[in-house]
Amino acid sequence: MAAHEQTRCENCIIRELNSLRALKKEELKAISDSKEMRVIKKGEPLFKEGEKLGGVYCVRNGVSKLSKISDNGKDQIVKIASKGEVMGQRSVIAEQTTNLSAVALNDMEVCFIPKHNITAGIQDNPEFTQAVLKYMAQELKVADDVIVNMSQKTVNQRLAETLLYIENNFGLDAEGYLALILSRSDIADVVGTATELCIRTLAKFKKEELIETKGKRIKLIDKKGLNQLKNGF
Amino acid sequence: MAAHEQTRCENCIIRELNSLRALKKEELKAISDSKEMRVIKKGEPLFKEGEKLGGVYCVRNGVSKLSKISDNGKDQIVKIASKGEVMGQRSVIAEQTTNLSAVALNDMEVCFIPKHNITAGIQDNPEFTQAVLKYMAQELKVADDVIVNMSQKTVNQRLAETLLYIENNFGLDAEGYLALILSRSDIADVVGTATELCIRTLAKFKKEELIETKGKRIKLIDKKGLNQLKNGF
DNA sequence: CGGGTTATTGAAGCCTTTCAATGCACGTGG
DNA sequence: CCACGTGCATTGAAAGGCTTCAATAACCCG
Repeated sequence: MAAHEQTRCENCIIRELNSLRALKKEELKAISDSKEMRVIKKGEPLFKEGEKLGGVYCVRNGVSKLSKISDNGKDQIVKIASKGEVMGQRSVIAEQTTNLSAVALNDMEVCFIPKHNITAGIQDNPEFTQAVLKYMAQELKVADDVIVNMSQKTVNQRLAETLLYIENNFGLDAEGYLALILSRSDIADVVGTATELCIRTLAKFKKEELIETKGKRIKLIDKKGLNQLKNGF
Repeated sequence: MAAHEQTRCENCIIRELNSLRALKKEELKAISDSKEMRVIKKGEPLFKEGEKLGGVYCVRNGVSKLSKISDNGKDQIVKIASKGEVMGQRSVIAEQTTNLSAVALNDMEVCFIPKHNITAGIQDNPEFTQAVLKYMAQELKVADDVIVNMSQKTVNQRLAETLLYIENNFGLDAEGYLALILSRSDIADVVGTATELCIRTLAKFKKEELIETKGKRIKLIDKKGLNQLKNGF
């Protein structure tokens, strides 16, 4: 069980990134004993909108989109979750079905933590609860910002913002391209527009020398310019 | 102090509507002693985006809009808060400045509860914390829904949705008109569009006999039709 | 190499914003 | 009581933004 030993929660660095860091040693042990590591291939779902989750997913590696289908039938990406994020927390806490679907954007490694571990933590460990509370408060603020951006900004502005967001949160590869590679259609689903317009706008950015592209990969050239665009000119 | 006696939190029915109902008698007494009742006139702000709040506001009467100015300078209403809602909770919990502004949409009565009462409750009373947690989880879900709606739905759909929302949450007056009366420009700020388009769309709804109007007041005639509109036809 | 998916481009038309002008209602002071 | 001003409601028209359909090109996988 050497391989499994390496993944004991007590030794896991990932948890430092999220509210699980507020847990005590014995709580972590309990989680370690009941958790389950899963490998999800690119494109596969972790869960779907409307499912009842038996626990939460802690991302060890890879990136997942969290999206929701609108009444009009189009997918809207609400959030992108990566290393260290806990997915499904909201549903477990509210004791509701998920309101979002999670699909892997590249190959992922996640730990599934049964919900009783989480609810037990919330009942017995005030520090953990406090950490979760603060995390949710932050999420709520971010969500408000997204609402305002989606309502008031143009596709131009939102695309510029999305590109900068990706660079800030996922960094660059060796050649200076955005490390997180999304399909044009996924970018469009983040921006909340038709794929064609997304492509056209990227082409425009390229012509204005704000970005460069190489296949699906994108490199930000003029970050100042993108920032100006993001706010209104 | 007879008048003040009536407003002791222990006897307040309003608190049954929110997470404060999970508080114990002595906690409520402590709050009663330090809380402060405020009257806010229509159009006056309770607080502004970026302020540091010394506590939360519990709405006893009246309605407030919670909005945020986008980088483009336009106001977007993110939420409408009424009787029983606690405003400013998020900022107090996250120990951050507010991300939203609150302005009274009609005359209001609110109780200001200093934040130490809230943080004390969170530290000492797990049931209260749990209640707050669930409340925030619910808010987060609603916010996700709003994101998807704002991103994917047309003004038509969003306006229909907003009208139905107002009827469901604020009810009707004696004549069957929406009990919550908003200016056209406030409606536009909820829907996230220009006032003119909001007005024009209302006019269209009227022509299609989905609604009737009388001055600023609006009556929903064909709720089924509005519902169909809200989802895509 | 073939088939299927993804990217790109054009063009038409609808949706939304914006500017400009007018009407309406309410409250104030003369 | 009336004239007036202010702010909100309403309407028209033009310009720009966005979606959609359709067709073509590039790419990736086996």
